[in-house]
Amino acid sequence: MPRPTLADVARAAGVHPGTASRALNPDLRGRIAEETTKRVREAAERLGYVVDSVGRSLRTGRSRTIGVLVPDLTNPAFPGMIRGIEDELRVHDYAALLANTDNEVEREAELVATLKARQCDGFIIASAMRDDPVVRELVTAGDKVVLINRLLDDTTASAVVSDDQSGIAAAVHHLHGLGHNAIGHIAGPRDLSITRTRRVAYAQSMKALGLRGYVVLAEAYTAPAGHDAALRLLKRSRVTAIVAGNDMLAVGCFKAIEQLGLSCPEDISVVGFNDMPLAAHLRPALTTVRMPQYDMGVQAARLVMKADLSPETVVLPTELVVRASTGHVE
Amino acid sequence: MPRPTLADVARAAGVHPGTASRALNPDLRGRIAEETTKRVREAAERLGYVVDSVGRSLRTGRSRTIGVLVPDLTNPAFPGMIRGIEDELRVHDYAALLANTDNEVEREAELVATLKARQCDGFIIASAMRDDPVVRELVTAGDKVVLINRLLDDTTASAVVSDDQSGIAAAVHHLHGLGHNAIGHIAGPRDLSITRTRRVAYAQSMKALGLRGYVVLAEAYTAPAGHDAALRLLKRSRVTAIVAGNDMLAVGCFKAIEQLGLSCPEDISVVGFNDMPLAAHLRPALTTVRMPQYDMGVQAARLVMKADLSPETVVLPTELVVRASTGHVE
DNA sequence: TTGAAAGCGCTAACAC
DNA sequence: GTGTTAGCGCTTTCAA
Repeated sequence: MPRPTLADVARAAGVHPGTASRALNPDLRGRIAEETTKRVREAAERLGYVVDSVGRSLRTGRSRTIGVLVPDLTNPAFPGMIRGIEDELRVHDYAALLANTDNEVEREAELVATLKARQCDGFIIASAMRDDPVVRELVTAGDKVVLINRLLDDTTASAVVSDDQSGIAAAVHHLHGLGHNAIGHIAGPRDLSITRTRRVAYAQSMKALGLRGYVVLAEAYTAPAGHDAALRLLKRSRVTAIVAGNDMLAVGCFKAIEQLGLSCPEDISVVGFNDMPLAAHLRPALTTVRMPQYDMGVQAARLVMKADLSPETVVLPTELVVRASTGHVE
Repeated sequence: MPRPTLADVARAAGVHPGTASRALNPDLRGRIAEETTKRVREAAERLGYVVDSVGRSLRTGRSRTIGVLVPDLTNPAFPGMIRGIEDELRVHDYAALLANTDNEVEREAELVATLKARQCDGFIIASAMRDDPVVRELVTAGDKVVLINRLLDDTTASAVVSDDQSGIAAAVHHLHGLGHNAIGHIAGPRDLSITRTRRVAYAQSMKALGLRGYVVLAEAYTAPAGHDAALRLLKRSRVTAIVAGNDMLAVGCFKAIEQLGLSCPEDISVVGFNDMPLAAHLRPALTTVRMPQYDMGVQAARLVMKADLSPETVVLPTELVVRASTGHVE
């Protein structure tokens, strides 16, 4: 036998389908006779009835589905956030449709189109650039959009970010406290908001300490790009410490340091950003700024489920996690 | 103005909605007048029409949506597979609904129920145990189920797995070729099929070489569990090499080796399994059996989209990737 | 408090 | 080759 429909339940309970629908709707508790509700509930239970959300969506125009766009799920920064998103959505009977953009705007646009076709009630986007045409279009079309780990230059969309400013400041002060004065920074690609936030925070922290900064740009937030950037930084300057734009860049630093016959933390200290799952298991264990990935996901989910559209930015605290990749300057 | 419907397009093109539907359906190419097709296509383009998949699903009874269940997205073994799944699904206009089970059967059952409510056309499950009641129920209910990186004891469901047998054999032979005779194995939890496959492969390979085996069980496929198991193994036996059940267990081995004042690979060689993203960046870089995660995802997606239900098992080749964590016995 | 009926957007069976 | 019609499962307005 196929899945029972509401009509089946209604028949079994001896009521009209409309009544059955109401009896199963918790919001209408009190407006339906106790006795009827009970009969319907029992019939539903007995038949193993589960509401067909396709029929419901067609009728209500809402799907309880959120489109989630990440650049690349393989990047260790994202799984934590997605878990947070998914767990929180599910509590409210929402589901997540996942898609990878590979940081390609065209692909992102295409994905958004197919997600819209699926009547997503909103979007959580972790792949937005500082000026993202796709996001802009969604916002002007009146769709619910929440950015995560990203901001737009004009803050027209809601967003959840970590307090990178404080995180970077903590990293710089930590290094300075260990006796480092020549501290470099490896920044990520320019078109991402986190790159700018972190670089500015680095520059300000250095300035506040009366120190000169050394900044090198990496082409992507990946280990190879970090490796390349670290080689440039170490050849060009005499830094004794590096604040990497994220953990993957820090991994690239480790490689560069080794390749130059130096060692970490004896010769060069390194601080990462994110506290990705394996950060504690690297050698040396990576000192890094922890971003509350799971909580960011939870908050993003809450924002996207909220009724009103007024843009709102949530900033969650970061925390410096000191491990073995930073040490006293020799 | 709200999103245009098919009726809007039909009106704009001066045809009946039914005709518009056919004109936009690529399968009916040739059965519709060239001229009509063109007019409808243009109107759709002009209005920015995108099919409403909710309406379509309700009518066709299929949603072009696949439920994807993983134990925990945070585990680095899964993102690669999920990318493969998602990419392949999207080529065929399917989408993936993602959910984490945390290896809890109850949660898994609950998730399956809500995914069924959303009319998923099929399920890809990476969290199944060797004897999984939830999977069994899906199969008997006639739902399309494909397991990935898992098998049932009775092979009543389709599955995509890697050739762990060959992979483990390659690992053992590699170690033996380096002069190791005392080779231990850290196996994962008993209720997963991969645990058994790998342990049996290990035992057979050792036996074929005339060597005695040393097996220790880890409570989970995690670094702490690997750490604990490695300590037990190293205290109980005089092994000079360890074949870990997966990369996370190998990471735990590293920690245990260090803790005992030994070093890898000088004192103890370690081989992992999976070749997770950061395996090459660990110190020492991890020698491991590469599992074709992305391809496994692709194959799983293809199987789940196939029309017929007859269970089918796809085995993809593994490859030993030799890095720095294995060396000649001293 | 419940029944009746309409209709969300789409496609497929049938008629011409 | 195209128009017509019905109906997928659900919720909600309107009546009673």
